Amino acid sequence: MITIKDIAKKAGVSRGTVDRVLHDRGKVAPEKEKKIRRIARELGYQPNIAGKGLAARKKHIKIGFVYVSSDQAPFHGVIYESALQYARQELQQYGVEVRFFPFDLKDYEENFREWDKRFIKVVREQKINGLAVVGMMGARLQQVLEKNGIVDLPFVLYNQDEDVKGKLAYVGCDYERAGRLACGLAALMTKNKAHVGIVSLDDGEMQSSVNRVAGFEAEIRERYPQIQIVEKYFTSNVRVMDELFSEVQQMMERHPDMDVLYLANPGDYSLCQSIRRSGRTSDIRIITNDLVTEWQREMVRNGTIDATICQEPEKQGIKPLEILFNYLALGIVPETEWYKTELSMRIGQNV
Amino acid sequence: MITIKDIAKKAGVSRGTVDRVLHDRGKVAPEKEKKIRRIARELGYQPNIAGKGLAARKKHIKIGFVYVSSDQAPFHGVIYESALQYARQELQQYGVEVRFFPFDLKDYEENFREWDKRFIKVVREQKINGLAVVGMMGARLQQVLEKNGIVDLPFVLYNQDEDVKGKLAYVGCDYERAGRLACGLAALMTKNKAHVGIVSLDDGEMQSSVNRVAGFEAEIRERYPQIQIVEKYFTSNVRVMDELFSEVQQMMERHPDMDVLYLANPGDYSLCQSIRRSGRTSDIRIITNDLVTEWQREMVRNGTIDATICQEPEKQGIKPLEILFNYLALGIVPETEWYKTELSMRIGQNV
DNA sequence: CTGAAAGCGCTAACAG
DNA sequence: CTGTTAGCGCTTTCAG
Repeated sequence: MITIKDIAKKAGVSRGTVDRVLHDRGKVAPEKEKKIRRIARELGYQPNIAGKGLAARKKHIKIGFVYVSSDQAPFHGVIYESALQYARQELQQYGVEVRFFPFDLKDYEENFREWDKRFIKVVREQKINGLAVVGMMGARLQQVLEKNGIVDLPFVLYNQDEDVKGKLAYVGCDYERAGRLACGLAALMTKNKAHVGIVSLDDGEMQSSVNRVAGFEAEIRERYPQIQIVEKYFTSNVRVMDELFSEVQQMMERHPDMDVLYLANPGDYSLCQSIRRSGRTSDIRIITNDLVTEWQREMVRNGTIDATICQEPEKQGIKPLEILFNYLALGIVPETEWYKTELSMRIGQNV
Repeated sequence: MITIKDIAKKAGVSRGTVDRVLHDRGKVAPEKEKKIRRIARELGYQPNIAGKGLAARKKHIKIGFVYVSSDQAPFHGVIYESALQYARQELQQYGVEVRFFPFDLKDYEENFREWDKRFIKVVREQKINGLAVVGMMGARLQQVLEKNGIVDLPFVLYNQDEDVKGKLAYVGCDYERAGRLACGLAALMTKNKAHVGIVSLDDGEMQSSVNRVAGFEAEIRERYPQIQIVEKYFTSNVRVMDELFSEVQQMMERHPDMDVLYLANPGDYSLCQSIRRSGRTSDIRIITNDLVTEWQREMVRNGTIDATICQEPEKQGIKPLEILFNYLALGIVPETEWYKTELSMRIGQNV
C-alpha cells in the first residue's frame, strides 16, 4: 500500500507538503506540486480511510439534520430514528456531532420566523459544516442562510429533490419509477388488463404523487394498452377520512369493472380497512406506497393491502449523513448526484 | 468518547494492561482485572473502530475465499466478483489479504485429492486466519483441514448452510421463505387460485430447491387453499434441455388449466424462451429465481419471465469477508448466526 | 505479570 | 512557501 510518506520520500519533500498538494490547501512551489502529483499518480496512491478516520477528529465536524417531526408522518419518523442511530453509533466515533432540527409542517407555516432564527443561531454559533435537509425545505433554508451571510455550506437533500445551491447530492427514490412499478403490479394482478382507480391524499400538486401517477400512466402507454385508469381522485383535505371512503365507494359504483385501486399517497391507511369491511369489494386489489408502522405491515400480511412499494426510509436518514461525513471528514466527493433508494415490492410473504 | 487511555488512567494501570484485560490475552492480576472491567463498564467504553482499523495492519490477516468457479453458474460468478472487489477496495486498506480458491464442481469430483492438497498447502504456508466457504464444501473442507492438523480456523459459510465446527455465521437467503414468496406471487397473479406446475433442474435432493418447494406448499396450506400444484417435475440431467421443454409441454397438455409455472431451480433459462415461442402458452405466468445475466434481465423486461425472486448475490460475496474481517481484525463477534440476504421480487419494471 | 514505547496513515498547528 | 511535530485510538513488542 502506498502512503503519503512514500510519496514524500520519493519526491524529496515532507509529508506536510504532499498533504498540501493532495488537498489543494496552502501554496506549494509549482514544480514540486507537479512532481508530487505525478508520483502520486504513478504509484497509484489511494488514501487510507482508517488513517483519515482517526485524524478526522481534529476537524471537529458538525452536521445539521433537518427533518419532519410531525406525528402524522411516521415515514419521517423512521428516517429520523435511522439518522439518530447512525449519528450515535458511527459518526460519534469520528468525533462528528450531529445537531437535529425537527420541524412540524403546520407549525412551521405559523412560526417560521422563530424557527429560522433559532436555526441560524445554532448553525452560526456551533459552526455547522454541512446540512442534511428534507426536500422541500432545502431551497428555503439555503435562502435563509444566505440572507444571514452564511454561504458555502454543503447540502445533501433527501426524500424529495430540489435544485439548491451547494447541493452535494440527493438521496431518495425515483417516484416516477415507483409509479411504473405499481403499474407493473397492476398488470401482474389482472393479466395486463386492469381497470385502475387512483386515489391520493394530496392536492394534486405534490411532487412525489404527481410523478408516481405520471409513471403509472407512462407505463400504460408504453406497455399495457389494455390497462385503463377509470378515475383519479385527489384530495388534501385530511379531515374527510370517512368522506374519502365514501368517495371511493362512489368511484367503485361508477366503475363496476374497477379491479385495482392505487393509493399514490395514502397518508392514513384506514381507507384500505374501510374498503375491505364494506364487503362487496373483496376482490379489488389495493396497491399502496411505503410501509412503516406495524399496523400497515399487518394490513399487508392479512391481505387488506395486496402489495406495497417501499423506498428505504432508513437509507434516506443514514445516507445523507454518510455523504456529508465522507465529504467533510474524508474529502470524498459523492460519486453521483442522485443516490437512488431501492424500490422494493412487498406482499404478505415478505413484509 | 471514552478511550482505553481514560480507563488506564482511572484504574491506575498502563494502556497495555487494559488492552490485555479487554481482549483476554495474557495474565493480569485478578483484582486489577476486576477493577478494569468495572471501570470500562461504568464508563461505557466502546472501542474506536478507526483506531482498531489502523492498528489492524499489524496483525497481517489473511482470509481464504472458496467459491464455485464453473461457467455454468453465473450466480456464483457475481458472488466472486463482489468478493474480489470488496477485498481490493476495502480490506486491502487494512492490510488484509484474501486468497481465492476457485473450484469447479465437476472437476473437483475427479481431482479432489489434488485440489485438497493445494488448499492445505496454501492455508498452512500463508497462515490463513479464517475462511469464507460456499455451502456444501464447508463440512468437507473442515474435515480435510482437521485431518491435516489445522484446527480452530473460523469459518463463514455462504449461499447454503451447513453444520460446521468453528462456524461463525452463515450468509444466505431463507429458501423456504423464497418458496413462500413465489406462492404469494402466484396468488397475486391468479386471484388466489393458481394451478401451478413446478419444474426444477435438480435431482429433487438439492437443499435450496427442496426448501423452496416446501415453502411454496406450506403457503398453500396456510393461506391459499384454492391454489393447486398440478404437477412437479425434477430432473438433474442437464443434457436434456430440449427434452425438458417437451416434458413441460406435455405437463401443460395434461393440465390445461395450469396457469403458473414455477421454476424452483431454473439453471439454464432457455426453457422460458422455448415456452413463450411455442405460442399457445402465452398466458401462462412464469416465476423464476435469481437474476444475474443480462440475458435473464432482458427476459424479465420483455415478459418472457413474469417475475423472479432474487437473493442478493453481491452480499453473499461481501458479507462473509466483512464478518471475518470484523472478527479477526476488530474483535467483533457476529451478532447473529444467520445473516439473511433480502429476498426481492423483480418484474419488468424493476430489474 | 506489567509498563513503556513505537507505530499504523493522516492532518493540523507551529515554527521557520 | 516548507519541514517538523504531535497526536487521533489501538495493538504489538520489548524490556523489565
